[in-house]
Amino acid sequence: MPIWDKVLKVTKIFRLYLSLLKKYGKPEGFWRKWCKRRKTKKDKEEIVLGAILTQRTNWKNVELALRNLRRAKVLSIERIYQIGKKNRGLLEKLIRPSGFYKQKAENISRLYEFIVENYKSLEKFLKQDLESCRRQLLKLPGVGPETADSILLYAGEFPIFVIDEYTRRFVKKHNLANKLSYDYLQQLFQQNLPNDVKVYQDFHAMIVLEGKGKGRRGGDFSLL
DNA sequence: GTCCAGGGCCGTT
DNA sequence: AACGGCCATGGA
Repeated sequence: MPIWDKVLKVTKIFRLYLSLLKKYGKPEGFWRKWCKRRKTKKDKEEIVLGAILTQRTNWKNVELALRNLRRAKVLSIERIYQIGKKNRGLLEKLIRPSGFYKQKAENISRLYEFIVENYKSLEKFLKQDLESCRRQLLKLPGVGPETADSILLYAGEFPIFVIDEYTRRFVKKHNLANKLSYDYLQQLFQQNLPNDVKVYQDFHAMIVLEGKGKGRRGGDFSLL
């Protein structure tokens, strides 16, 4: 492609980011909002759980599931690991509101089993480099690119851009690309933004805010 | 009652 | 490679 096409695309995506930043100031993603409501600090283990629980599900339902887990005091990685092994039924019951609860209970158990048995703690697992973490996560059942990248960006604080349904709508709305495949869009965003965790986190959060319809009319994104 | 929500997997073409 | 069915709940 001619060099100016790329330059224009750079300015377009980056400009969209800047205009969203202007509109929202300090964006509040899922987790910041959740933590504020729960008055807790950002909890990496909860982020990992949320990444799986929110698959094809309303965030409200995920909150119900997380509340159940919290009430039952099974948020810690050790407890979930144990319960996944010894009392899968309880785990299923607690996360039931999030939907697809049998699959999700299985997938959460397998993920935690992997972490605990190979790395002992989430922190230690996330100490490795980005590519290595991502490759390992993608091997786990029920962890596709979006779930893996959510974990890596929000819990691991690695600079990797998350592509989800909201991002795709955003891309279509602003005619940023014709292809909508995961890898292509991820490259597109990453190549046109500074390689920065905060930028990726905030941009993604603001794309979701736009898509949720704050200030949206008739299914449009309203920018500027 | 119907529709939808921040995926991923597995089968079929 | 692309597409369809499937998993399941709670809220509008």
